Amino acid sequence: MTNAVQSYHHGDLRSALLDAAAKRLAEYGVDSLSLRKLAEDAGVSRTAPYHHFKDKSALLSAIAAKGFSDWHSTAKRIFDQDHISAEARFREFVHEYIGYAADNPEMYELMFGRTLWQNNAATNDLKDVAFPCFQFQVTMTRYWQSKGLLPEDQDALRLAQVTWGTLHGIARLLIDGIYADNSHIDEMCDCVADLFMRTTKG
Amino acid sequence: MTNAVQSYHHGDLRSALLDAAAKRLAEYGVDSLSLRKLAEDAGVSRTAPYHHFKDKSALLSAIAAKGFSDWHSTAKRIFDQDHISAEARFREFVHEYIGYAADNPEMYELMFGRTLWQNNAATNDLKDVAFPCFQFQVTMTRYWQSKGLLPEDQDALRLAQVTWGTLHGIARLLIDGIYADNSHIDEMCDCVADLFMRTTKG
DNA sequence: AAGGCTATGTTGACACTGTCAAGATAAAAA
DNA sequence: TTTTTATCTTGACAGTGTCAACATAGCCTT
Repeated sequence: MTNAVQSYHHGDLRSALLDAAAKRLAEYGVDSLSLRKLAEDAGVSRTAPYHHFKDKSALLSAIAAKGFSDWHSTAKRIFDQDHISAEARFREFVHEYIGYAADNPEMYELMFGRTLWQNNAATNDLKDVAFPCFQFQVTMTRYWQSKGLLPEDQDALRLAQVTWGTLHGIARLLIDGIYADNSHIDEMCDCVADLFMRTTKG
Repeated sequence: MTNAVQSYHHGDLRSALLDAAAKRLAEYGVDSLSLRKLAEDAGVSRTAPYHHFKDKSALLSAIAAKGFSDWHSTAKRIFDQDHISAEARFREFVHEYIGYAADNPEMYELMFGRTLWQNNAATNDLKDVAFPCFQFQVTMTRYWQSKGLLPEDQDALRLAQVTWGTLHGIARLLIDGIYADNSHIDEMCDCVADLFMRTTKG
């Protein structure tokens, strides 16, 4: 399975730790993610990770950063499709957002949860990846406003906060298993899209 | 400050623990809430709390339960005002919900966060208080639909999930300090109310 | 090639956590 | 008064993040 020859230096410990972390994250969740277990996964001593990450938050930030960059790509891919209508893309975006959260609950929790964002635990590296992702939400909102899908008389920033807040809230209700369950995701997404977009119709 | 005479039996340790917990919760947050510190606050040994709460989750559940019952009262008070219009009450509800979250971020986090709800950590006692609170959201949604404030062609349950999800999401973005900050709360609330209620106008 | 610098890995230790087991005390019940 | 029960105690264990001090090996310069 692992290298038969165990050399003193691991070679690529940083990547190995991130891989192990991603696996444990998806399987057991953020809360039961310990540096010591990750070190053991990588076949290395408890404090070895500290030569690659300042502390636990730095490691978590690194994982979250990958999540953000992945999601940003997805969002751009959806948004940049020019062969389907703006409305169809809005719908798709809603479904993809909630779908991503539902399919990767622990990653979503890490990316948007309090663990990293509450006490400035987020690395600058993470912020550099996350903020453009947040900004993109505003960009899209402006576009949807210009297409008449969202009301134009509302401040774009405020509206972006509200639309994103909506998706975020539903995602969290699903993930945390409060009140809503995963069996009606598509219908909930359609309901959201209807509600927002019907605003400017009729 | 505390009793001059320290008797072997505390007398009302359960209440003392809950009080201490509420204080620490508001001041330092859920994450830095340890049973041992609470025991010390109450002037009692580390394991004394276990005679009043099965485990840490049970204690947290008890605090959250009080939060739910408080919030349920507030919600009912707002909803039951018959001297102002349904629309005004809807607006007030939005402001109060976000306001409650912003004013009691750590309590909100405990009530609606993953700590209790994720791995069935919530006590049955808590569920008994929380579920009616969730249900009330549906009741209100139905009422607002009947008043034409929210679209009637949407399934009430789904719509309740969406409206609540929206408030929940905005609350969380504010609390976690992601993207939105507390300086424009009222404007955001008005934006939400406008967006939802304009749906059925025009 | 030899020596030294630096990146990377190691063990030991500390303070902190939740929780169990076993014993001590006092109040309530018999 | 005796016995039971509720409550509180100390001791212990496994687990956590993190620091300090030390070990190894690869690279860089001479």
